[in-house]
Amino acid sequence: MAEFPPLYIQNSLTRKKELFTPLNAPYVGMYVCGPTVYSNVHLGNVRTFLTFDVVYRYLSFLGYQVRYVRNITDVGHLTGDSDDGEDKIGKKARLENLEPMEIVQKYTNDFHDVMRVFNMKSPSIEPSATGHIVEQIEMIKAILDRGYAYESNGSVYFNVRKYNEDHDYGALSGRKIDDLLNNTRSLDGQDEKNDPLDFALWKKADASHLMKWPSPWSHGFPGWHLECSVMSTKYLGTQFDIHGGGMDLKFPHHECEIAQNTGATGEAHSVRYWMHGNMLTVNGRKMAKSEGNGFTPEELISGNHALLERGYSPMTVRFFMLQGHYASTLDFSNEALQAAEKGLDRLMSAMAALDGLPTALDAPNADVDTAALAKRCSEAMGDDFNTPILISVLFDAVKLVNSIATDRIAIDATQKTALVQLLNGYVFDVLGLVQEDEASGGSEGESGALLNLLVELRGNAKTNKDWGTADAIRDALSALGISIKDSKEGSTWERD
RNA sequence: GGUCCGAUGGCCGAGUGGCUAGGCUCAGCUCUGCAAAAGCUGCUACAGCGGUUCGAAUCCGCUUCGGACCUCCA
Repeated sequence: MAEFPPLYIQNSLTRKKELFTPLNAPYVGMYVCGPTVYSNVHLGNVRTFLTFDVVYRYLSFLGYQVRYVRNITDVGHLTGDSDDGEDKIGKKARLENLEPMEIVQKYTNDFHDVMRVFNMKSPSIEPSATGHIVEQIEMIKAILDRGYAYESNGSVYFNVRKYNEDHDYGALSGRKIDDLLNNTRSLDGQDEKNDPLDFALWKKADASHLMKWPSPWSHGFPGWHLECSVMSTKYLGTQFDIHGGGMDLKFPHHECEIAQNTGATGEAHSVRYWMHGNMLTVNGRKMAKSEGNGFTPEELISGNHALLERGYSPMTVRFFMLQGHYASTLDFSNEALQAAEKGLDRLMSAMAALDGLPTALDAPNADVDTAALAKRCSEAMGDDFNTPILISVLFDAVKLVNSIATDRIAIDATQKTALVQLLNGYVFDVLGLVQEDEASGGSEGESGALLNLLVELRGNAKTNKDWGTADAIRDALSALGISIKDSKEGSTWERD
């Protein structure tokens, strides 16, 4: 079996950084809580999916065979504080005057579009809650059989207190059941529950409810927490490697998930590594729909939003987010975006220059140590996916590339191959960045050919010391968003 | 109110008990017809106050400020 470089993951459950040892290497099972498809995703959501996109990419890069499951929540997510809130999908369907599944489809499509724009890899399996009603009913039965749930008026609730006698409810979020009780607000419509801590596994639907299914208890719908327990178990087994999600899902969602899994099987914690991505903030506050400070990727790209000075490309945003560690909050600002944009440009220019780097025939340059660079990259990612450190190493490589490109440093062909492979691997495969402007110096196509011609004409003018013509061409191109870079070898052009 | 987390240079952001990432910005230099690009150099920060230590931004305590969760949330 292949040897994998050491990878340490900060485990939310144990609160420790642990060496990653998959249950069944080289196979890895990873589950990430996906979106509730009742409205457009905002940038904060994107950050979480980006975090796990990089986890997925890096594990794959290392050679693991990853089964990445990310669900679509299309039922069971209630609005408001109490369990009597309206189903989010159903509510939206009423508002938009659409069939619930039209809502689901509409926002699922939107979600997929966004994922594609940010170059997120598709999960291996993307199951939906409504596609697993049968399995959810089966799990409820299992939990009932073990005595950790009870039926009340056609609904089924998880008995948290009973469960806590045998297991540890609150282990993940660090909560104590008594603290929770003391600090739980008194909510309306809790009378069906024996205890305010209990949460719904199955809810009986009233007559107006659009989405409902038959069950042994009532025509109704499953509780929100249940789907993730069911689908992760179905596709990854009762024990699997990584479970991810946003920080704000830790409690109650993930806590309930653990309770359901444990309650249904009797086996203790089914997930080996819990990972939680931190929030994207705006002016220090969490970006959230309820705060009204969120914006959609479309608004971000177009710049059409009060918070945005102008638009930013998807890769700029991706790079911006990767410059912070996933477990830290990241504050959004126009200044930071613009800085990221320039940094990305620098990185990508070097990437574009990579193939054309000159090589010397001499013996390898002892000052160029690609192996050391590779080691630093792998150590950075191996330290809980520390992309900021990785990027800092990549910028060291950028400096090296630029020095080679300008003949300050010479390398041989073997070194070049290693460097190209290293950078392509980390920049494109691991970080998932892409060159956004396909066209640049030397590219094919009519406009590319015309630009090359102009650059050549300008070169001739320069040779003849006809600065007026040379500068006129440069200025005209600049006005069109094309900049020219001069060097000893000649000039190249690049779209801004 | 309870639980937890954070406070880093002009900005964004990593980070280890001692060797002080990186990006952006700014200044100077090299290169260059000029500019851009690129390279080099400089700008030495860790909220405040105590403590532990030979030595702390990094460990402990207190204070101040901010945030998250406790209710739907990525």
